[in-house]
Amino acid sequence: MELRKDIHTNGIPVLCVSCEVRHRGVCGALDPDQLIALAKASHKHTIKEGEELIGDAEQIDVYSNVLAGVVKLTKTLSDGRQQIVGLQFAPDFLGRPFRKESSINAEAATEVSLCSFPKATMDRMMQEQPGLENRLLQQALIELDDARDWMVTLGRKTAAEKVASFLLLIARNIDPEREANGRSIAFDLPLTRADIADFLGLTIETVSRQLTRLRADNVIRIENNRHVTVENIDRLRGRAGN
Amino acid sequence: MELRKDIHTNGIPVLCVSCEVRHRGVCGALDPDQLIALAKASHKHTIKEGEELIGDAEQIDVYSNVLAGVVKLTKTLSDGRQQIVGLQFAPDFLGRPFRKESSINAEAATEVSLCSFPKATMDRMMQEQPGLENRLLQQALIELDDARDWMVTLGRKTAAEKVASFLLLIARNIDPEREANGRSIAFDLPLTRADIADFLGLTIETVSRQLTRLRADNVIRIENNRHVTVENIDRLRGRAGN
DNA sequence: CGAAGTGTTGAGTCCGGTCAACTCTAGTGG
DNA sequence: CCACTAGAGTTGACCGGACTCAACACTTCG
Repeated sequence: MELRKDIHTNGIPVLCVSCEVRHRGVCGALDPDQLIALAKASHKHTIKEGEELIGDAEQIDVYSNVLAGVVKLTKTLSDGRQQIVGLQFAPDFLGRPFRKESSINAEAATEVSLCSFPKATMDRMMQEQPGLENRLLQQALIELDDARDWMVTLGRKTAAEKVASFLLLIARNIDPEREANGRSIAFDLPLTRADIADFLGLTIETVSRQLTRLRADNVIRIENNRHVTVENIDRLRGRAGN
Repeated sequence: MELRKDIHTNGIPVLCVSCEVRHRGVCGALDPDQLIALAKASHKHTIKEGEELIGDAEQIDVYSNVLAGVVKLTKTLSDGRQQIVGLQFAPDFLGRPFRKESSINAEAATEVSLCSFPKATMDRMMQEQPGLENRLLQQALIELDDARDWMVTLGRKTAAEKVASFLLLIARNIDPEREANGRSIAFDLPLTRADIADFLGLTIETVSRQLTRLRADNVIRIENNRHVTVENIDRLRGRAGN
């Protein structure tokens, strides 16, 4: 009786039962037994803004799920020039299967909440549960699509279009359900001006000027430097190029 | 006796037995039976330079392996600005699992030789052979790494560094085994100046000027516009940023 | 031969970078 | 409490690298 209850109503680990990303994240591909095994080796923790998660050329021994906050993935040239090559939001998976060490740097852009587990455990489960590999493939392909979209922004858009594209990207990820309607959207920028510049391949001065221009043209409002209200999404879309 | 021979010496389809990419490509994950089934539905064919393989927003009903030549993946903004977001060489896999339609355009940059097979057949095999999904995941992750590397080039490098990076990329892919030593390397550029510009986020004039400069500085030689000899790889590396 | 396509070169312009001054806020410590 | 500092962001003046526009060279093809 206890056994049955454990299995079919919920044999779901305490750690996971209240987890908001459980169904959408990679864990969604696991059956209850596997979830229990993984949860046993997992731990949730919080990282402060600016702290490094994975260093370039560092050994990777844990994978993580992003539960809340924003992680920035960066690459740096030898002379210090930096480029953000991706942003991870909940419920994204963080880690690089099939590789001992990372070629990128992962850093908390905001305060970040993570659920981490040993690489070895996950790698073992990948072999016995093809659904897991399937999820990872899906996420990798989405990240690839995103990266390629952003390559167009980096290579072919003007500074004004880049900043507009960035605001749209954030609006989309902060508030995924709301879409399309002309209503205004408000959010806090998860990145500093320096980060935005590194994401867009610009300088902080140029980012600042473009934001000022959008504000002057009544496309957005800005309070306290970080809080942005998009007055008219369609006007913003019109300035994003595409 | 015949059965045994079919299975373990070579039950390998005629189409595949001489295939140069069989082991390195996704087909390498298939067992003989599956290879036979896939080969039955496959056909090799050749595409002329400039021909389109997959259109943006078009239905994808075939996957392909690149056997020879170079395929360029492009994205275009509504006003015509274009960006090449990836180059595929042999034995890369061409196609986008889990999606009905493509968000990018694939076009033959040179004459391209392909081995194509129906999406449905491949998708079915993916479910019964996890190794196949594993291969696709590996390729997707490599493409993701490449895309992110290129984002740094697009966002943070100067025109001179971009052109040097491009030449190094081509040299690496044309002649994958040769590496590192200071010897000279010669190859034909698989792209026109216009393509190079679209890959680097520059104009054709800027690309031309930077190539002229590299030639004037004796880093490379150019014959017939397309044939490039890198006199000194290390000098070229020194100009690529990184 | 002319035409079309590809690539090079020059002259001038402009967008975004550089450098510098300034504002604003938050935090620290006497 | 205020003075001081440090960090983030804005704004202005100037500059330069890449773009634009244009002319020209070379090859291929009809």
